[in-house]
This record gives sequence, structure tokens and C-alpha cells, in this order.
Amino acid sequence: MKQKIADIIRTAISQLQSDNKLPQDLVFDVQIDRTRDKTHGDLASNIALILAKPTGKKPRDIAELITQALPTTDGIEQVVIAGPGFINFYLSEASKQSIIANILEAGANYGFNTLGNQEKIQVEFVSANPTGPLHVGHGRGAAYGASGANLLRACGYHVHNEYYINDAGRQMDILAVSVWLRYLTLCGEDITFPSNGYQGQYVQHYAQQLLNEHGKQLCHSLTTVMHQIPKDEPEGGDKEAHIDGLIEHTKQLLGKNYNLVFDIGLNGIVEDIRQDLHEFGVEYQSWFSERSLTTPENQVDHTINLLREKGYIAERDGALWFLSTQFGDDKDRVVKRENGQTTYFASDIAYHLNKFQRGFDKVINIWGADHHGYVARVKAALKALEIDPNRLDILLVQFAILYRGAERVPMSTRSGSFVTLRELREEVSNDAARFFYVTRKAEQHMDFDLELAKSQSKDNPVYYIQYAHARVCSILRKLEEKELSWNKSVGLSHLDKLVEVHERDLMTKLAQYPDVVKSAGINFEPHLLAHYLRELAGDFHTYYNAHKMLIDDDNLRNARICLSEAVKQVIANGLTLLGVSAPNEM
RNA sequence: GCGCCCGUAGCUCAGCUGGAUAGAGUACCUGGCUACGAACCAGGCGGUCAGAGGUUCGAAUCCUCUCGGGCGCGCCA
Repeated sequence: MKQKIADIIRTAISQLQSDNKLPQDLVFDVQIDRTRDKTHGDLASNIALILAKPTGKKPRDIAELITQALPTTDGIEQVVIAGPGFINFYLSEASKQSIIANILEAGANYGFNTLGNQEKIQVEFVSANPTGPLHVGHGRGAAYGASGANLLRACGYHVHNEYYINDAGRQMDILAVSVWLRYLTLCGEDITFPSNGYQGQYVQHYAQQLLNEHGKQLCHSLTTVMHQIPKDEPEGGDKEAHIDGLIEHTKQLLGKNYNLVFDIGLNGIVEDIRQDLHEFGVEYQSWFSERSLTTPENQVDHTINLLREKGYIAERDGALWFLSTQFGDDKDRVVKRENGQTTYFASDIAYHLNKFQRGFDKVINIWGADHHGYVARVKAALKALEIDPNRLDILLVQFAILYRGAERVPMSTRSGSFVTLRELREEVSNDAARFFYVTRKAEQHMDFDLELAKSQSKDNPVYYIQYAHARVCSILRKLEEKELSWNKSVGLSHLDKLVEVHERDLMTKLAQYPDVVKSAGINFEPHLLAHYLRELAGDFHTYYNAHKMLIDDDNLRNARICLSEAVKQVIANGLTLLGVSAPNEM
């Protein structure tokens, strides 16, 4: 309908131009908005206000001209000029009522569009380091990314979800050493755990698994292990030097068996994360290993060479630098250290190159806000590689600051003191967690009070929405009990009976759904959908309390149930996109 | 010091890319179940959109500055 109105306005304007009532050389964009206030009609255009300046005419006069020139159009009942020069359109009842048939016809596909034209988009999200279980902070990225990806699919994009596993680098070695040291304790050695090691309970679990699978064959004595290792911080030493010493020594002592230890931690944690996200309704098309960038073929070195050939690599202080300042970054970045090892950033360049080589038209990265300083250098790398940086969107999700009551809860994987996503899900349910995470836009900092989340889980708006859905289902159940029936076609042919204000409001709201999906999808803003569903459910509850459905008048009853079914369908469609269930009863 | 994000009702947050009188939830107050589900509904209270300038027909929204909060600024990942 919006499109239709925009078209007739354009027609009217060009008519006026050929009649010399408006200048020929107008550049304008016809924009049709839903009105906030229904006394302003259903749809409105500000075109007259926009044309006021270029034409030198008064907005209301232009509105008058346009209105006169508008062809009569099916579905539009009235056109009124209002306020400073808005043109308000009032839709006919039949036009509004037709939405119900559309919804029941389209069913689960209602609200989808083909805007994306099956363009290939990769969405990479969560990608937490596999050094421990996911915590509630990761949950936000998971819910946001998954819902946003669903919305893009609903907008006709071909979407590929990916998790980037940072399974290379020092952090992983620290994890391996942590597991091994716990294992040594199980072997009976009196180990003082490094202050910089991973102290979480889960590490003990993998240590036990190591013992179960390999017995004590990987044991070494305390004195052997600690031989010539720099002192830890509590003993007056340096914790970084201490842990690095331990890593090197562990690799020496274990030789090939180091990989056994490494893999037991890595695989265990990745599997745990995968399971956790799966239970949270978050699915990936691929899990991309950072290590796969170096074996069997070293794509990281290859990428550095590529940049070198283009002249964007310089050697300074024994290290190799990518000259990212040539592409707008603050400073140049090291890609290969003095010790010959490539940096995480080097892997990341190779990874992003790899993404585009896989044929994605666009790539969306969802990062925690603490990585914002990283955006410029990745985009710089793309420019250097002659990939349009606009094909990469980096969306930053602000942190969830955790509180338990008034007290702030620290979140550190290293110290092992954090609330896991799994704990949260178990306490407040998947539905409540999924919904809560996406009720705020990503840039908004989020205060997450665990006490409140638990105590108020019943007050989570998600139940309010689900309740509306369950209520409609209940109507159909009651219908059978009363030995009445719902005849869809009878209902659809008597939609003109739906004349109550609440019914019209509901139809107006239902008609907005496709726009919400479009806007939420294209802008990657699932919160828009969450808020819309809250409003729709509210309108339905209001209607339900004001009018009865199970009445004797066959035509009206069938029409009302059609309307209710349409509400149910839209709620189900919306909740599905948000990864939330739509229960028939609760 | 430099950079990114945020600041809207007591609290938690929306505000449709610049539109008409700034909205929800929650908290608090008042009403509504022998009714198709009260996990609901109706009504009330609650605002200097952090502050000050600017842009224009029109600003919570865009620009500048100030204040306040969060987060970054490694040859870590």
C-alpha cells in the first residue's frame, strides 16, 4: 500500500510538472510513513513539506495541488491535508481487512520479503575463545546474532552463520598447561597452581578426563616440572614469565603428547560451547578453526606475502609490520613478531580474506564492544587487499554489566568467577533469556541483574506475548467443547463485521509486521521485532478482554476467530525469528 | 592524552534513519474473575529527552562544545 501511494504521488507530481504547475527540475524522494496518531489517518506523506523549499511555494499549497492531481485509487477512502502540510491517507475498511486473508494465506511465510535477492551474507558471531564455557556476556552476542541472522533470512538473504574458533595462540597454551597441572595434582603431585592459569572448575574436569584416558603416563614430578621456571607473582616474580616458562617446559617434557593435553581441553570446550548454543537455539553452518589457516597450507604467511607484494609490509625492529596507516588506521600493526611468530591480527587478515574468497557478497562480524579499536585495522587490511571494506559490517555489541542485586558481579574467565550462559538458561529458561537479550538495541549498555532476572522471570514480556498466543489456541479448544466450529471461509467473507475500534487497531498493527521484519532485518535490529510483538500482544489482550469470540452469531464469530488466528500466526512467526517458542498452552 | 559507545519517567528501556501532543514495561495508587485462560484488562501518578549553542518549515534524532558513565589504545588473543 505504501508503494502504491508513493506511486500515485509521483504520478501526480509529474502531471503537475507537465501542466507547469510545478518546476521541472525537482529532485525528491517520496516517503510514506505510518502515522503515529490514528486521527492522522493510516499513512502520511511529507512530500509537500520537502518540496516547499525547491519550489518556493507554501507547503499547504503544494499539498493542495498534489491532492487535486491524485488519481482515485482503490483502497484509499479519503485524502486530507493536515498540520503544516502533511497529506494523510485514510484506507478503506476493506483494504484493512484484507490483511487477515493475506496472513492466513501466507501462514508461516507471512512477513517474509525478497529484498535480499538471495545475496550471500556471512554472519560471524560469539566466536568466544575456547578457553572456558560461555558466560552470560556471550549470551547477548549469541541471541543478537542468531535473531539478526534469522531476520536477514526472512528478508531473502542467503545467510551463513559462522563461529570462528580461536584455537591457536598463547591463550590456548595456557589452557593446556592449566589442564596438565590439574592432572599432575590428580597424579599426587603437590602443584602450586599458577596465578595466571585458568582456575575454573571445568579445567579439573578435563584433567580428570586426561587421567581416565591416559592413566599416569603423562606424569612428571614436581621438581622436574618446576625446574628453572621463573617465579610466579605471589613469590615476588612475574606471572607472565612464569606461565610462559611453564608452557615451554611443558611442551619439552610432553613432546608429541602435548597435543593430547591440548586437544582434550580444546575439543571438550568447543563441544561444550556447541552444545550450549544448540540448546539456546543458536545454530551455525560452520565452525571455522583458526589453526586451519596454517595447516596444511599456511594461508597466514601467504596473506602476508600478498601484502608484501603490494608494498604494504615493512620490516622494523626485526618484526614485519603491515602499513595500515596508509589506509586510515592510527598506527601500523605487527603481523610477524621478532621471534618469527605471526600475530593474531595476521591470522585475522587471512581469515577475512578467506571469507571473501568463499564467495560471500557481504560479511557481518558481531563483536564485543571492547574490540572496537580493532575495526580500523581490519578494514585497512581489506582495502590493502583490494576488497571493498563496505562489504564488511562490524556490529559492536555493548557489554552486559552483571549485577546481583546492587552488587556488581566480576566476569573473568581466567579467575573462574563468572555466571555461565548455561546457568542463566537453566534459571530463567531459554525463551526468557533469548527474549531479554534482544529487547535492547545492541549499542545500548545493558544492566543485567541476575536476581531480578530470576525473580521477575514471570514478568518477562516474553510470557506476555506467549500468553496471547496460548489464548488464541485456547479459543479453538473451547470452540470444540462448545460444539461450535470455525469456518475460515465464512469468516473471511464476513470480515466487514469487524467494526470495533479494537479490531481495527489490531488489523492496523498486523499490517505493520512486514515493515517491522524488513526494518529489523536490514538494520540488524531484532529489538524492533521484540517491541513490536509486545505491542501486538497487548492489542490482542485488550481486544480479548473487551469482546467475546465464542458467540452465536456465526458470521461475526468466524470473522473474529479469523482475526485471532491471524494474530496467532504473526506472533508465532515473530517469536520463531527471535528463537523463542510459541506454546499452545502454558 | 586520543578514539568508540551511551545519557529519555523513581527503575529498565523504545522512539519507525528529521515529522504532528515524547511512549511502553516496572514500581506506586484505584477499579475489574459464577465469563472464551486474571501470566490478563481499564484508569491514575510520573519528563528541563544530561547541559549549552548551531543547522531548518520542524530536532530526543544531525553538527560543535561541556559534564557524567562504559570500553579501548601490546611484537596478547
